[in-house]
Amino acid sequence: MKIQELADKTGLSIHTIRYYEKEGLLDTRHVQRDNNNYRNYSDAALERMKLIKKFQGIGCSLMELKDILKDHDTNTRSNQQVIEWISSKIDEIERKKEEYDHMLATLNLMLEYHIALENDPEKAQAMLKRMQSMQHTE
Amino acid sequence: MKIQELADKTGLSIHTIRYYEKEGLLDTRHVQRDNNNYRNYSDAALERMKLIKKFQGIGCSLMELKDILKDHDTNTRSNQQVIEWISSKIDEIERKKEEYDHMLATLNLMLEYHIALENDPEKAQAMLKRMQSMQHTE
DNA sequence: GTAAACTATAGAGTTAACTCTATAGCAAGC
DNA sequence: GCTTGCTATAGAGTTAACTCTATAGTTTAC
Repeated sequence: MKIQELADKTGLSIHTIRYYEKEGLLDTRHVQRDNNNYRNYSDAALERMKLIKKFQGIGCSLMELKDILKDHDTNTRSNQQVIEWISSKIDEIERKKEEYDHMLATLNLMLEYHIALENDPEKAQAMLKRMQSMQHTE
Repeated sequence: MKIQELADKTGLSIHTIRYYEKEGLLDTRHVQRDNNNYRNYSDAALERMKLIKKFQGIGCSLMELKDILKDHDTNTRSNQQVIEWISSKIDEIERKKEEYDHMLATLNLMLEYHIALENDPEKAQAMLKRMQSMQHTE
């Protein structure tokens, strides 16, 4: 498929797709050139783009992805090293999830407070006091 | 306290702290000037820095934080609007958490596969087949 | 056969969030 | 009082990840 089609299918811009190639995130299995020098993308390219988006969504940089994918493609690292990378990534995500849970708790408390402000001023007052006394203990 | 002390207590650089001020994330309750024009930070500044770091950790931009905090400070928005903002933020974080869960599942599968490669080649082979048949169904 | 639409490259521009540099005014220790 | 270290400002530089522009070749539709 040509670049515009891939762009449509991935939701990325053609600029971004060419940028990813320039950054070394694609290889010959993903892009070839036609006689007219137009890029011709395989289905593997589509899969790779999806994978990149997914990993990017959880905070991986393109640099990191490039390393991992190159690795995945050429098997330069030992299986042990791959296992270690995956494990540390899992830890990282789990830490991040805990952060999110903490923020969720905070936001839910904030929400409860603002709803109380509307319906139950006394409760709101009580919550405010409770929150202030927490300020310096966390 | 002076800027270096705040930097030490927050883990931010003095450059970053001044940058935050320039970007409008602090006001007179956080910073005042001494006679010699040195900045003098209150404990509120410390709290604010912590808050910024927390929200930034879950993907809020400084711009967004500026809006929220300005809001929080001056009460320009109605309580209803604040409730809506908090609710949408909660939704956002919950979506993000699901993404993380999905990635965790993927990574755990990858881990299991690589461990099987070491100890149980047959299992690894079976997993590979299973994963390949999943490729085009998701 | 020509205009519109798509593709190519090289390289400049953008944005967020820092990060650093140069220059200069205070401050604290000895 | 001098050196060392902290503070100030203005503005330049950096990094990642795009995003866009200029210029030019190719394809497609009419």
